[in-house]
Order: sequence, then structure tokens, then C-alpha cells
Amino acid sequence: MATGRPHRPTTRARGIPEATVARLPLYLRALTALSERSVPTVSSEELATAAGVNSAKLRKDFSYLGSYGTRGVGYDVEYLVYQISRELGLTQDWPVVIVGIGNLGAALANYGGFASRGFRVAALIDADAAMAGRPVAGIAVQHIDELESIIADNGVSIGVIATPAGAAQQVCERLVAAGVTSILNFAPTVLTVPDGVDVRKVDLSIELQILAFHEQRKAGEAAAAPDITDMVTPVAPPVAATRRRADDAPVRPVVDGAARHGAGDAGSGPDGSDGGRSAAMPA
Amino acid sequence: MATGRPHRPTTRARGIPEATVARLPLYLRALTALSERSVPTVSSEELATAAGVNSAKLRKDFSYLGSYGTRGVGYDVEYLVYQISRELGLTQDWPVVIVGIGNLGAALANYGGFASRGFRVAALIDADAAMAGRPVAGIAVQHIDELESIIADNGVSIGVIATPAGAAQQVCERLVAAGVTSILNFAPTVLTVPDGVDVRKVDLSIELQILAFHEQRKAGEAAAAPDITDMVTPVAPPVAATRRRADDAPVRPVVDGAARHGAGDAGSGPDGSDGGRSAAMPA
DNA sequence: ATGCCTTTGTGAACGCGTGCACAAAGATAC
DNA sequence: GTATCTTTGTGCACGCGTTCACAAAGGCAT
Repeated sequence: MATGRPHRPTTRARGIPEATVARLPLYLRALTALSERSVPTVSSEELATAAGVNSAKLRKDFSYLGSYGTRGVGYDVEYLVYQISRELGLTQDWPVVIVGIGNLGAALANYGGFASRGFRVAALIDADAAMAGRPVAGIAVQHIDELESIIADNGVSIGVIATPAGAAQQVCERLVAAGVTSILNFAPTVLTVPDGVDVRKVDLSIELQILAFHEQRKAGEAAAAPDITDMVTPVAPPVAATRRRADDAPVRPVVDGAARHGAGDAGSGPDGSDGGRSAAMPA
Repeated sequence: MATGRPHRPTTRARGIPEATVARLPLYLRALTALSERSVPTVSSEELATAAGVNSAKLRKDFSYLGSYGTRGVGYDVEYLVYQISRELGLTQDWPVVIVGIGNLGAALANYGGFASRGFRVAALIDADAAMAGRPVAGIAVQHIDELESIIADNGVSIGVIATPAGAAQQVCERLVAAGVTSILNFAPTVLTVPDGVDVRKVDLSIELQILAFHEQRKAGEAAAAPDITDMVTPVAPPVAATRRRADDAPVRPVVDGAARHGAGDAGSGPDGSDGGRSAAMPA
């Protein structure tokens, strides 16, 4: 689920499960907060609550890092902060480049969460020549022609892609060719990368769609008692339904003669509109 | 992994596994692209490649929705687009509110991917009175005092939180109290919500930290042959290491002897700075 | 019709992640 | 030193998700 790359046995990371790695930043954040309040130690129970996870899970996660706790007492906050930081590689400096300085790219450049954890924005890169030189978040935007030299000069190994979907794959390839081996992709596209390159994807639209699914289910459950199992339609949500798409039904997937599972509702409408739905790419 | 909520048997969704739901938007996107190119049918193999997944997984995913394919032929593109859209609840209109119109909030408001899939930005809300009335992405920002009435008037059930971490929980509670039952959280905090409310979290900082972990591991493997297993330190990455934090070692977590961790952090590494490490919240 | 060829749909095996429950370890009190 | 109490670390079992591999289904040619 992590990387967008197809093939790969996943984990393997010196024994630390991927799921655990994904939670370490969470623990680290909670621990940092405790550290600031000068709390010396925490129990797994307290910390788990703060991080929003199960205490058994937390203990098991920590057990992969080593035995850093003290039975009968708990974990030393400062010590754990250090250990987790080290494990995550946050004790060193990670220069990153952001490619695509649109609304999202600019927001990322201004994002305080980066700098606070060892990530340094080494450069902002955009394909628009008009952007070049313009300062964003105190950093002058550079033209994409300089991409290769920027990466080489700064020893950048992590790249952030915030371009439109259409440009993402191309930018990705240039980043990889220039030496980047980790990519955080905000463009709504599946990136194809060679083995050895990690890709993580953040897709705002997908997150909303997943929420919509659950929302629909909730509405459907609460509203009416469904008759047929096939009748998945949520029975009109409680909210004002405005834009309802081409109301009609599923076209017939049948290749042959008879129209089979037209099941849905009316007989297919010519939803010519559907084809016009823009793939509308982001920022 | 999905919701931020602790307790819950997960799935249950009328048989459709959570993991499958999370992939449906991916399939939908690939299908939409095909639809625009007027491709009539696709095989599971082709579609899987386009979506970046395994074909067997894709077929199993679709099998949860029903038998929408034709053996020997493949899947009817238009029909599948409709079915998945319906399953995800995208055939209806979902008004959303975005709370916190900073850099990120503004970027989200401008994000094209929302409108293209049935999501309509019903309102932009900010706590800063100076923002009120100012247009962002063509929509006038409204003050947070209006939050409850906005949600009620527009029948909003999905809220997006893009506030600083400190305000997130409070905003969350107001949203939920006002009737919102699905939340997309961009603030780096663990949100606590009552049962029945879904939360999805997007944390930019965490994604980067996960990448850093893998990056470090790659560097460590490639660079030197580690002596002791304890020696996890990646042996200086190929990049210019600048900021290396307190180079020294882990404090000792021992509870006994020394009156240790009163530790503003005097004892430990010299990094008095560490304590000052801002929890630095984002946009 | 009959047979061949393609692709779906799914039964079954496997592996990872989660959570329970408890023994081991250490601190603390006496 | 001994007993008690707290909290960690983990063995174990369970369930979800992934993948393989194949039989069933349908199109298409003859």
C-alpha cells in the first residue's frame, strides 16, 4: 500500500515492519510534545493514547527497535525521541526539492512541518519561465532546466512532485535520472519508477472519495431498509442533492444481443455528458 | 490504518473490504482516462497496469461489486465507470467545507480534483476575521462563527480541516456537533471523534519521514558493511550532511542512580536546542 | 453446432498485522 | 533481603489482504 511501485516484497527493512515504520512518526510527534512539557517518562498506555493507537501495538512496535523501556516504569521520553529520530534517519539533514510551484507547491514550501524535522527545502522548481526568480516562502523559484544541476549540487535524494498530472511522470523520470531515489507524489497519477526508488503518494481526491463511500453507506443504512441486496443505491441522502449526474443507468456491457444486468434502473440513457467529464487535474 | 479512530472492527461495509474501497478511486481514474479516449473495453490485465496494481487483485476487487465483466472479452469501460462511481457515491453531490484558509487551505480550494468528482466546495471558513469576505478560488471566505449555520444550510456532511494543529480538535468538535460525519484532516494531530464519524488523515510530514527511513536504509546498505547490528547509523549518506543533530549518544534511560531527566536536557547531548525544537505547526 | 481460445471469477494457501494475555523484569516498600 | 506491585516485552492465535492457479464462461471461427 505504501509505494506506488508494483513489484516488491514490501517490508524486508532490517526486520522493522512497514506498518511500524509508518507509525514511528506518530510516536515521535507525541513524544516531542511530552518532551516540551518536560515529562520525563511515559508508560506505553499513556503514549499509546496520545498517539491514538493500541498500547500492545505500541509496545510491539518499540520492541522492533530494541528494549528501550524500563519495566515497572515506562519509557524515557528524551531517550525514545532520540532513538526514533535516529531510526527514521532524522538525525541527519535531508535536502528536498519541490517541483511544481502552483498553489499546492507553494503551500508545501510554506509548510512548517518540513523544516521542523530535518527536512530542508533545497530548491523550488517550476517549468514556467515566468516563475523563475520569483520568491516563494523566501526561496527563489528556479527553472526546471536547472533540475539536474540543483540535485547534483545539493545532494538531493528526496523529491516532491506537485505538478499537474500530465507532467508528473516526465518530471519523475528526470528526478530519478538525476539521482533522486525517494519521491513524494501529489499529482494524481500512477508513477512508474525503476527498482530501488521509493514512491509515496498523497492523493487528496482519493481520500475524499473514500470518505464519500463511507458517508453514502452511513446514509443508506440510516435512511431506508434496502429491499434487494442488488439495490445498493443509498436512497437519496439527507443532503440537498443538486448535481446528480446523468441520472440514468448503466450502459449495457453486453457484447452480444440481450442486455443483461441492466439491473440498475431505467434503460440506459445516452450519457454523452459522461464522456466530457474532465480529468481535471489539480494545482 | 484508514480512520484515525481507535476502536472499530474495520471493514463491515456490506462486504466490500476497506482495502478494496481505497483502490476503487484508482480504478475509476484509469477508467475515466480510457473513457475519454473512447476505449470500449479493457481486460483486467490492461486496467491493472494502468492503475498500478496486480491483475488478480483487480479482479477480486471487482468481484466484490458484482460480475461486471465478460469472460473472454474484459470489462465495458463506460459501464464500469458508472458502477464504481455509484458504489463510491459519486453520482450524487457532496458539499464540503474547508476550515482553515491558510496556504494549504487555499491550495485545496483551488484544487481541481475536487470539483471533478462530485465534490463541491460549499464554503471556506477561517477563524481570522481579517480573512472574512476575501475571495479565495472565487469563493468568499466566511468567519468561523458561521460554521454551524453554513453546515446546516448546505447539508454538509464532509469537512476538511486545514487549520494549525492547535485548533484542529476544537474545529473538529464543532464540525461534528454541527452534523459533519466525515472529516479529512490535514492538521498534524490525532483527532478524537465519537463513534460513527470517519476520519482520514493526510500528513505531509509523516510521509516524508517514512521516505527518509527508507532512504537511510538504502544509503546504509549501499555504503558500508555494518559491523555491529546496533550500528544502525547509515555511515554518512552520500549527500552533504549539514545539520547532524547532537552527534553523541543516547542518554541512559536508567531510572535509578543519577537524578537524570530533570533534564531541561542539560545532562544529555549538548543540544540545548533540541528542547527548543518547535512543534512547528503547519499552515 | 462444435471446438478453440481468451479472460473472468474465485477457491485455497500464504503472510502480515493486530490484539490478547501472561510471564519476566525491575522498582519500591518494608 | 524479601515481598509486592507496576509495566514491559512477547508468544500465540486470529483475521484480513494478497497472490496463485484453475475451472467456468463466453466469444469467435469454422
